[in-house]
Amino acid sequence: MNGLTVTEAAARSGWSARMLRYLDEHGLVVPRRSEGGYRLYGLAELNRLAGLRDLRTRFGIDPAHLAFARRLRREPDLRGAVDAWLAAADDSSSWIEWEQRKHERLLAA
Amino acid sequence: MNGLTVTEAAARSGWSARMLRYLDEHGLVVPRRSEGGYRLYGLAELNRLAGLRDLRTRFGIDPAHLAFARRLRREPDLRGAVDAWLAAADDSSSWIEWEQRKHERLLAA
DNA sequence: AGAACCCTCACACATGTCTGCTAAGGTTCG
DNA sequence: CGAACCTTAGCAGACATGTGTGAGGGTTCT
Repeated sequence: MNGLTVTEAAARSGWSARMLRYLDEHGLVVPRRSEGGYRLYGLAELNRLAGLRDLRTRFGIDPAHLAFARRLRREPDLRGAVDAWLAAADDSSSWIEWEQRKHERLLAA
Repeated sequence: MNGLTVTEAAARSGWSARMLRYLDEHGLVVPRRSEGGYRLYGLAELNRLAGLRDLRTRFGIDPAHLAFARRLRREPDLRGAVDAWLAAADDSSSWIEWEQRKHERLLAA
């Protein structure tokens, strides 16, 4: 079959076989398949799994976060909207903000 | 007091007063306070709330996602690590990947 | 002062994510 | 063929997030 089966990959990566299937389902680490449908993990996949572990232990990132980060990469509209929102949030002293403050006085219920 | 109270802001923004408090707690939309501690929403906050609604209806983004996107902006280490991981994932045809494939043959259980 | 509103705290429940385990059945390889 | 492993599907439980509701008590404005 040429490649590690799910349990072997689990042993080497430190994840459970269950999680490997979960990560596959969610498109985070997708191994190729044998004729009969067995998952076959190669070096690339093992590296990705190790990377995932690292992200989790160092930053507390779970799969769901990664999936979202991937959306940010792949959907420019999303990325733009999110970035704009956050930028407006952070620069509480931007000129736009300042302009707005001017109007707040006119808003007194 | 000069500004909208939580219920007024809720009415104009389409969120519930409960959610406005929740968003405040989580630092997503933080209004200033009156002497007595009342939340006071101005134009800037109303805009942020509208933006949030928009993000949700258009992209299905909840507050938790925004909080994570904010982390990505503010923590360069995290951003770098995540980006690297995703990049390795997407370019399944990069030369690094290609190099790795060479070794996979040597890995046959 | 008093009506109407706000505050925080807390309980509660729905939904989603992660993870393990089991069941029924197919694959691999000696 | 048969042992050992794999597949998908589903239940289950732990934890986080989102949202409503109520209690007890303070604030605002007339």
